[in-house]
Amino acid sequence: MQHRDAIQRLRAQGYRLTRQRMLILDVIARRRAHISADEIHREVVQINPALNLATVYRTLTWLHGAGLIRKIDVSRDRMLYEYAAADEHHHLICRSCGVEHQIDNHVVEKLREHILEHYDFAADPEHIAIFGRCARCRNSAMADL
Amino acid sequence: MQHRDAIQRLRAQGYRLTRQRMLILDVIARRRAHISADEIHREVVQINPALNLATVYRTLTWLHGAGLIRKIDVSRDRMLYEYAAADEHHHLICRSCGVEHQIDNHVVEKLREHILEHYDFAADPEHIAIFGRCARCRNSAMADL
DNA sequence: ATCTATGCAAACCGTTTGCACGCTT
DNA sequence: AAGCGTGCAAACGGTTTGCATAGAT
Repeated sequence: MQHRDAIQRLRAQGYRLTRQRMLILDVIARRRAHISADEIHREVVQINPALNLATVYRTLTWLHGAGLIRKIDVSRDRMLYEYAAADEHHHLICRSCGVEHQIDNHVVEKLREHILEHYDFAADPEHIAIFGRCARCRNSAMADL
Repeated sequence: MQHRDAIQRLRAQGYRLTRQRMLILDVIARRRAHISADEIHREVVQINPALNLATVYRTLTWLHGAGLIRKIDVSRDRMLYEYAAADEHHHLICRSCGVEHQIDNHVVEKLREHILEHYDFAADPEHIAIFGRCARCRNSAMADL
């Protein structure tokens, strides 16, 4: 539970260590992939039924500010979050079957280098999601479109 | 006004040619860069004050389905649209000064090739927006963060 | 005791939808 | 005349916020 240490560190900075915050970070850290605020809430409520969705959002803002989690805008309809301890990576999401693959940073790093070199623009190294079609779906005759 | 021809073609397919639709497409086509639904509405209302925002949205859906405009999700808080006649390109958006540069497709094409080669995943060639910091802001001592 | 964090409910903002009417075909 | 498209207003879904209270320090 190394993330609890991180929270302890934050406490030293004047922030308060609450059950809600611990619980929420636990849920995020336990997850391997990313998770939405609503999913976090649904999980967390099983342990603390009173825990409010607004608290989830406020805690997410706080954790993100503290660098403990990453914010990912995979889709425009909901924000996703993931524990920051994992290696930096990006996502390939198949729009046919929804499967997600992780791609390591250096692939995207090449794009960033290219952009810096040719456009003198320093792209954020942020977590990005790329939509497309996985090999299985492309090979499958079933998959329409 | 070549886009009017396109609408005429659609009319042949049973769709109706209305003042609202012409007006909305005109506004989008006149714009060089992308434009939001709300901005379209604000412009269009100056000519037809009764034109409703809901109509703008419905027309945007229709135009996009017909391939006359592109939909761009630059940011999660609002969708952007742009006339489809322009060359396919992507955007670099400076998060300090907000300036936008266009980058041509082949830069992103490299990333797509890389992903296909290494991950056997066919990324959508969709319009993407990359956030970061432009040269001017990086060089400026003023710009914080 | 102090003051931050929480629960609750309402507000927000972009977008969508149901319905009756108007306008294109 | 037939029926798609529009205006209006209300609904929607994710996220944010104001306020009084609970709880960590």
